[in-house]
Amino acid sequence: MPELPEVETIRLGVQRRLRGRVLTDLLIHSARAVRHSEPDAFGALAGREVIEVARRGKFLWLVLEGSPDALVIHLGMSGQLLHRSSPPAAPLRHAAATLLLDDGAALAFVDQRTFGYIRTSPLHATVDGQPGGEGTELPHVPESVAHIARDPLDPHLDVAAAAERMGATSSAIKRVLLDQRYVSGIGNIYADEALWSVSVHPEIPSGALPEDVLWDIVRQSAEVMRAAVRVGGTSFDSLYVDTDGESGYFARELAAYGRRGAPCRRCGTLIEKLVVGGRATYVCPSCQARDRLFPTMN
DNA sequence: CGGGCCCTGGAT
DNA sequence: ATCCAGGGCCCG
Repeated sequence: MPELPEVETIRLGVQRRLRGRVLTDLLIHSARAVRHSEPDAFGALAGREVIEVARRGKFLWLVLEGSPDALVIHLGMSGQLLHRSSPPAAPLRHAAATLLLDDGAALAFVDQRTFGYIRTSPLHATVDGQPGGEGTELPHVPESVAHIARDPLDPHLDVAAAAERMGATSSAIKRVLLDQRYVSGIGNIYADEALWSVSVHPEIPSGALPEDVLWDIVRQSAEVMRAAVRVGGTSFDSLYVDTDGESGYFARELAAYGRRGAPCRRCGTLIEKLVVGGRATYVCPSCQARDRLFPTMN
């Protein structure tokens, strides 16, 4: 569920609450939530100070003092990280794990649909020598996140290289935007918003788009997601909330996603819904006409 | 490179 | 009862 703006909003909350605190214990409530880790993987983390709360795309990780392993958290479709000034007396519904802190507070990882997980992963050097992501100065990234590309809000994203790689595949541009190996952090909402923003039809083969358009798509993705971060992300329901349980306000600014039958904010044509790559997809059939760029295949 | 699957719960 | 949901990955 959460895409980059929602995960970044959560990261900021976790950073505010956890940075400089000692992780006194880590309680696992759901075996499925730790399915990517060895059973004893978490024991070595207790008693360590949280140095950094980092993010790349939709992946979060905690850097812990003296630990070669980061604590990686992916929220999947429905994960939440909820701060409590004291540990919940009764287990929260869908509780997957709880981090206990030396100030008596707790951070609960709750996940209804269970696609999210928490794991340990060794920190490795980044291939470009630059910081691993937002919220960290260290040129390290967890091994399990290393295959994820830098995201559009990352100053070290090589946009030219990303655009070039996007130009080398014939997959629909929307599928490419959802593929976290080209550029990360974009999910179903912000893919539609970015494509609406640059007036590109989601089913155009990525390689048929001029490289400057691919470049624009990446830059517009950054613009849309930056605007979403400013208002705390997109909440359609209570499934996305920040660490204080608060909703985000970007839903009211969406131009395409979820707006089937509503007038396009540019031209007034009614937004249509289609399916691309198995995902609900919203377009303005006028602004985003398939032949608008007179595409030629590479 | 497209399709299907992993889950639970709310809407229809 | 059936469909759908903001992610990611594995399979063929």
